[in-house]
Amino acid sequence: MLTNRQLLILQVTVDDFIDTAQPVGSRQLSKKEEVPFSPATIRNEMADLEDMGYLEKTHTSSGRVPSEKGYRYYVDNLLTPQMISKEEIKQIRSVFEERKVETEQIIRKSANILSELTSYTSIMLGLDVRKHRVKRFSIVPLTDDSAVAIIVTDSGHVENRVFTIPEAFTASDIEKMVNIINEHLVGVYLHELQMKLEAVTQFVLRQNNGRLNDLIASLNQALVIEHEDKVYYGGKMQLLSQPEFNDVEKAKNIMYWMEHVNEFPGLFHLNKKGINISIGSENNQFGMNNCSIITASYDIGKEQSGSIAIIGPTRMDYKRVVSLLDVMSGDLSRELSRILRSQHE
Amino acid sequence: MLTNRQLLILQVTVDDFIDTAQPVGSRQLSKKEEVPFSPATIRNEMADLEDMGYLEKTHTSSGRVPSEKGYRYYVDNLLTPQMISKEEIKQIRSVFEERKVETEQIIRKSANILSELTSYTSIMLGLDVRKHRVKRFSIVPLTDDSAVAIIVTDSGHVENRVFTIPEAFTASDIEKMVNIINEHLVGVYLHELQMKLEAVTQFVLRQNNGRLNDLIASLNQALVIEHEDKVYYGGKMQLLSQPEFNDVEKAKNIMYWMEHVNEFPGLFHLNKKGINISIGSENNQFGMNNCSIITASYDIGKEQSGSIAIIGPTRMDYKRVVSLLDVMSGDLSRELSRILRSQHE
DNA sequence: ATTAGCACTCTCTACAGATGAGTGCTAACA
DNA sequence: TGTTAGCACTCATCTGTAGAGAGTGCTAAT
Repeated sequence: MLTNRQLLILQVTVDDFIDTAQPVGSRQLSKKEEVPFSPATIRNEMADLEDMGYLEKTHTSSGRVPSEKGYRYYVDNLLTPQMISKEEIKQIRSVFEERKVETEQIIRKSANILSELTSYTSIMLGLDVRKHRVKRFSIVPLTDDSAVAIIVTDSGHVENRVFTIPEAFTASDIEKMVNIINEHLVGVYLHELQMKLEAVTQFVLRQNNGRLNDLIASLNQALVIEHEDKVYYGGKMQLLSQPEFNDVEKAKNIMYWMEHVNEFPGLFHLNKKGINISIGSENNQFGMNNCSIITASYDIGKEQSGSIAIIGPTRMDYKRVVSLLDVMSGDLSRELSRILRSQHE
Repeated sequence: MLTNRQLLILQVTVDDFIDTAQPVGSRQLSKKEEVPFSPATIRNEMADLEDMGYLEKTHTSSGRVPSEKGYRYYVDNLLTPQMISKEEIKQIRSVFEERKVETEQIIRKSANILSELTSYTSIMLGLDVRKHRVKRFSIVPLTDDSAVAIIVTDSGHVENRVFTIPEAFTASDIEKMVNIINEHLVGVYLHELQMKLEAVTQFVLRQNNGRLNDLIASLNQALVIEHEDKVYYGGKMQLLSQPEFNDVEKAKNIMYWMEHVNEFPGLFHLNKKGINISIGSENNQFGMNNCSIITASYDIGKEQSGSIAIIGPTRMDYKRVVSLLDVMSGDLSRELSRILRSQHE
C-alpha cells in the first residue's frame, strides 16, 4: 500500500511529466509548493516508487518517468476530474446549435471539435446503420438488366445498391415486387433484412408469384448490409505535433494504424459502458505501444449506442480528456436521442 | 543550347539523384559506363550546367543536385518513357476484373494500386456528379415536418437530402409535387437542377397550384448539389517513407495539405488535357515546395473527364510515374466509358 | 523520520583535429 | 583544341575530449 506522501509524489510526478514531457527530478519537484519536502526525501520516496514499479528512469542519473503501471495507478486512483471552462463547454455545444438533422454531420463535427480541444486525434464511430428501421423501399431501373435498390430508414439515412436483373422483367413485375416488399419490410431493422427477405420469398412462392423469385434472389444478394463501421477522424495530424512522434518511424506506425482502424473491429465494441482507458501496451495488439486510447460510450434512446475515442501518447492529459469526453458523450446522448425521438413521433 | 555531352551528363545526374537521393559527384558519374569521360571533364561540364542554372550545390564542395530548372528541362526534353512490366500492367488491369458497376469502387481501387506501384501518394478525383442526369426523383416523408428527397442518376448514383416541410402538407400534395418534378426534371443534368427547379416553380404558379410554392422553395434550398469534389487517396503514408520527409515538420506540412486538398479547387481543373507535371515551387501556392505533382486526365465518353494525380518529392521517378499514369488513364478511359455506355443503352 | 552534504554517474554541448569526398584551376597531353 | 592528370582548397562528417549541469545514492547529522 502506498503512503499518502508517496501518493502525492506519484501524482505530482505524473502531472509534471504530462505537462513537460521531460523526466522529472527531485529538486524540481521540491520547488513546487504542493510538495513541502526536501529533494533528498523525495529522492527516497521516488526510489521506493521505482522499486514498486510505478516510476522508471531513462538512465542511471536521469529524473523519473511514469511507467505504464504508474499511469495505470494514476488513472485508477489519482485522477481528479478537471473543470471544463464555460468557453469550452460553449464550444462543444456549438455542435448542436444548427439543429442539424443529419447525425453524420453532427458526429463529424464533434470529432473535429474534440480534437481541437484536446490537441490529440479523435475517432468516432458512426451510428450502426443496421439498427435503423426500414421506412420505404424502392427500385429505380437503370438499364434492361440493372437497377438500383433504395432503402430509406426512419433516421433519414439512405442505403442504395446497384443490382442486376436476371431476366427480362417488366416494369410492372418490379412494381409488384416493390409493393410486396414494402408491405412486409417497413419497420424492420436493417440487420433483420436478409432474414425477412427470406420470409418474403416464401410468401411470394405461396402466392404463386414464383416467377419473381430470381429477382428477389438477386436483390437479396445485393442487399447485404455489412456491419461496416463508418469511422470519422478529427485532427489526424495533431498527433504529429506531440514530441513523442518526432521520430518519423513512430509517426509512420501510428498513421498506418489509423488508416487501418476498421480492420480491428474489436477495438471499440469490447469496451464497457462509460469511460474506458487503455494504456500503452494494453493495446499492444494494435501495434501502438506508445499510445493511450480513451473511449467513451453514449446512448441514443434505449437501443442504440455510439463510441467516441481519443488517441494520444501515453503521456496524455488524462484529466482533461476524461472530462471532455464526459461532457461530449453526455451531450451526444441527449441530442441524438432527441433527434431520434422526433423521427419516431 | 546544350551540347550532347551536357545533355547526357544532366540526364545521368538527374537519374542518379532520383535513384539515390544523394548529391552526385564527378568521380561517381565517371564510373558509370554510359559516361566515358574523366571526372575532370565531367566537373567542367557540371560547372557549366550549374552556371546555366540546371544544377545546384548544397555546399561548396558537395556533389551536384538538380535545380528546379534542371528537373523542368529533364522532364521536358530528356524523359524517356519507361517500360512497364507485364506484371505491373496485369496488376493495373486487375482493377477492372471484377466487372464492378460502381465507378466509385473502381476509382478507389485504382488509387490504391497506383500508390502501391509508385510508392508515392495518389489522389483521384471522383467523377463529377453534376454531369450525371436525373433518372428519378422521389420524396420519402420522415416526420410531420421533415422528409428526405432522393435523386437517382442515370449512372446509378443516389443523392439524398433531408429537408424540412414548411407547413402541413398532405401526402397527396407531396405526391403531386413529386409527379410534377419528375415530369420536368428527368434527363436534366444535376448542375442544371437549380435552374430547372425555377422553371418548375413558374409552372406551378401558372397551374394555380401556388400553395406548393413553399414546399418547392424548401426543397430547392436542400438540393444545392455542390461541386463537391470527392477525393480519393491511395497510400497517404507512402510519402513518409521518402527521405525528404524525415523531418517531421515537413511531413506535417504535406499531410496537412493533403487533408485540405478540397479547399484548393483549382488544383486539378486548371490542368490541360493529358499528362501534366508541376515541379516544386510551381505549385508553391499550395505550400508544397518540395513536392512535384503529376496529373493525368482521362475521358469518359464525350462529356465527362476525370483526373488522377501522383504526388511525390521533387526527386520523384518521373519516368516511371508518367508511364504508369499513361497506362492507368488509358484503362480508366476505356473501362469507365464502357460502363457508362452500357448505362445509356 | 528528515535533511544536508558529498561523491558519483550520465547526458549534452562545444571545440579541435582528422578524414574524405568533392571542387576549381592550371598545366600537360593527344 | 578538347581532354585529362595533378594539386591545393573547401566543407561536411566523424571522433575524442573536456566541462557544465542535472540528477542520483549513500551517509551522517539533525
